[in-house]
Amino acid sequence: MKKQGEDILKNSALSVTASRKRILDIFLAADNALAHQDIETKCADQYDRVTIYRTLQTFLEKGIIHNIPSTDNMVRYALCNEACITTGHHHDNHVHFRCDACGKTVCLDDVNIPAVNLPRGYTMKEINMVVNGICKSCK
Amino acid sequence: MKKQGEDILKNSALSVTASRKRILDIFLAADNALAHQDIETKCADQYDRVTIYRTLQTFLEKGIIHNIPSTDNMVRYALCNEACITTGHHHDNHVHFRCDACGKTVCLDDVNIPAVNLPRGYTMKEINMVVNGICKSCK
DNA sequence: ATTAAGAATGCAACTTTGTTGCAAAAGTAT
DNA sequence: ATACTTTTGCAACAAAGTTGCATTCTTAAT
Repeated sequence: MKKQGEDILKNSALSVTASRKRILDIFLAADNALAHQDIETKCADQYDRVTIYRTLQTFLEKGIIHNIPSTDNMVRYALCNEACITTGHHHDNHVHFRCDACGKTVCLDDVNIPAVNLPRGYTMKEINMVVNGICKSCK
Repeated sequence: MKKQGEDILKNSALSVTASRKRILDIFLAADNALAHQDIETKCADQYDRVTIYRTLQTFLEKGIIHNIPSTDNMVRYALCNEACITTGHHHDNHVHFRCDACGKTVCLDDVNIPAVNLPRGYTMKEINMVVNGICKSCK
């Protein structure tokens, strides 16, 4: 349905603006995680670079998207699943996969991060797991 | 012993230069992972910014250090353990921990990354795990 | 439907971060 | 000590990210 992006914004108590809808649409249409740069490439002609920075920041804070760590100074973002968006809390305990061939980073929603035992005195708040390798499309 | 850094360079077939020794010393003295910026702060007056970039790159390639992904666009580096350095291959299957209080990122050398089952068609080459929370010093 | 208040955007200027080519300097092996 | 190779510093850039402020758009209340 066409209103999906708009609904997400309303659920997060954000005002509905053209740039936010557009950026959400880009995420909804993407099959992989996107870096700031990817989004800029798709809509820098329509919206200012600064707006994109601020929009991503806002989406992060509202829990609409989550970010995926990387070793290449290119933090990537992906839509959170329904639960995250509706509750406003992150439940991102899935594994992320980066393909060395096509370069795409995807959420493996069905693969949960296994439990880890931290040494005494450490408290866990968040956990991130990124696997590199070859994805099923490139294999 | 004072020659430790020099030995590491020789083992990796790198020429021994003042800047490399200095940067290695910084790592050897550090109890946590360092970002490029941290190193620059410690020795930008002595060595050029470009040299630091290139040195870190070289150390990475030679397996002297490994990098730790992050969501803040600040890739951090830490010394590899003996095994990595001597074999030249990475065996970084330990978990990394980032403390939300002191901001330090450390290697939990004794905590191995648990196995994960990837969906059919995916091949794993590398795996990274970063846990956020409160470290034992801040607790 | 209009309007007032608040929020988001675009622009400009700037800071920081990372890259490249090349000449000078330092390290290595003979 | 010398010739050869590697590394460094410099300069010039390119790219990425930030901030303040005036303008425009949204929203909610009349």
